[in-house]
Amino acid sequence: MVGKGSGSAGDVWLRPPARAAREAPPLSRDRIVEEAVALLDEEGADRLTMRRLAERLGTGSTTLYWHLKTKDDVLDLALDAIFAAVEIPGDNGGHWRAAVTALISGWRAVLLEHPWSAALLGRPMLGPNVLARSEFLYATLVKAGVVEPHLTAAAYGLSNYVIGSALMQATWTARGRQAAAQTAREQFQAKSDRYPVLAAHGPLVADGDWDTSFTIGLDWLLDGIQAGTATGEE
Amino acid sequence: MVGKGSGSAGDVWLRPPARAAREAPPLSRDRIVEEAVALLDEEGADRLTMRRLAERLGTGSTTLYWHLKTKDDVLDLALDAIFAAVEIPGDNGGHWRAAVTALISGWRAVLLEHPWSAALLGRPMLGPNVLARSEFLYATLVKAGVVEPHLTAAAYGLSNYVIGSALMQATWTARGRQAAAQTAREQFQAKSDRYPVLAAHGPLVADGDWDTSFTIGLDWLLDGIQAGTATGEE
DNA sequence: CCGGTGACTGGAACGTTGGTCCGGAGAACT
DNA sequence: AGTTCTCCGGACCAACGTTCCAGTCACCGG
Repeated sequence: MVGKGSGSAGDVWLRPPARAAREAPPLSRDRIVEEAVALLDEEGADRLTMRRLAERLGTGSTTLYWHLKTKDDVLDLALDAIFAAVEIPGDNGGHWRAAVTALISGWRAVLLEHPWSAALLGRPMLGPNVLARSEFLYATLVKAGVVEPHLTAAAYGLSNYVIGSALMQATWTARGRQAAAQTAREQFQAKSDRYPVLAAHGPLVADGDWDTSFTIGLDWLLDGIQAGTATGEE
Repeated sequence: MVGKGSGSAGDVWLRPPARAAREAPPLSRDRIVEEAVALLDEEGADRLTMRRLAERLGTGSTTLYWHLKTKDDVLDLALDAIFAAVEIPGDNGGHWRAAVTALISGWRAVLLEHPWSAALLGRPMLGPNVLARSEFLYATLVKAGVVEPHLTAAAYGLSNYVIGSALMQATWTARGRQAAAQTAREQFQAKSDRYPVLAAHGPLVADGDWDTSFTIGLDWLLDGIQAGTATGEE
């Protein structure tokens, strides 16, 4: 038995390699967040553990607390990080409607690419990426001639709609949930006496109908916004 | 020292009172869920613990597992339970728009009365209360003459909109968050060079403007739905 | 070349959580 | 009286987020 008394300054072979000799770049907030996003993408929200995250980074779990205060920090940072992928449209020749559609669609795409994000939407989103895109949305609407109280209603309405849509879709298409959705659909058929309309026009759309429904609803909102502008033109 | 050897059949005084002689009604799923809702209302989602819940019910924590399989069950049941308070409108003389507005507004009111519910919206809602109200929504839209693909788009659009709205509002008005919202607003002013439009037309509405914005957006959606019906009349 | 300082790291440990095991008490039905 | 079913809870477990503190490294002024 190797004596425990040999202490931490024991054999060279047992000590970790010198810092400079390590392969991975040094730890940093960005690297932690990047790995957290990867971990969330691969394994889902409930598998994100400080220990697991640290293990993937090749460090001890407690080390993370030098760079971050709590696990919530990781989640907040990861949530904002993914929105960097939402392209901010350029000036489409003043076609505000196209610009807004592009932004909202991109927003939705990101949320669906990272389904774990849906469960995190209940926390304040004040990261730089989110704010920059909110800024663009507001600016585009203002330039289109939308004024209060329609301005706030439009910005919030669009955000709320995309958030709700992504949340709902992520809920029903999450890994391992398809089976549940199938079961649910069968339940409707079985209890068709109690839920006749649901059984007939089954919700829980099966395939890519999500996209169609989303686009239709988005256009309704945009129509309403457009009708409220001074000119009403595109 | 009272001998540990006296065993569980020791002094009467140490034994719990006979089951029939107890004050509280016997445990049941319904009673557990009811208490869970109360606990969530009073202390929020993160304070809901199986142990705390059991304590409030005057039982041991492990007992709960006789009536429920997991903690998720409690959450699912609690979430569905609160929707019993959403009144299903009667037949408003065929005014489908008034009926839908009433249902969606009631839905929103319940979500805001129980702010913890917003964080739970990411789970499948298949409880009887939710299904009954979905059934009513679908039926009302069908009767109004809405047909596919507008039917699914309308039902989902309305649901997603109300869910997103409640989630967002609950996020920013949660207990102890007002201070954060105030700080955020000041941040916009401070960084007004980076977020000029946000600083000017500050989002994060302060007061009851939530209601106004919600109603405007809801009307936009309803206008769009109405325009798609065969008759277009109310 | 040295000694110290501040940036980082991680093993051990704490308190709490969701959940299981199992031994039992009470009532109900033979 | 005995058996069975329903219900209860103490002891226990693995895992979690987080803190403590003893370190190790890179660098910097003498």
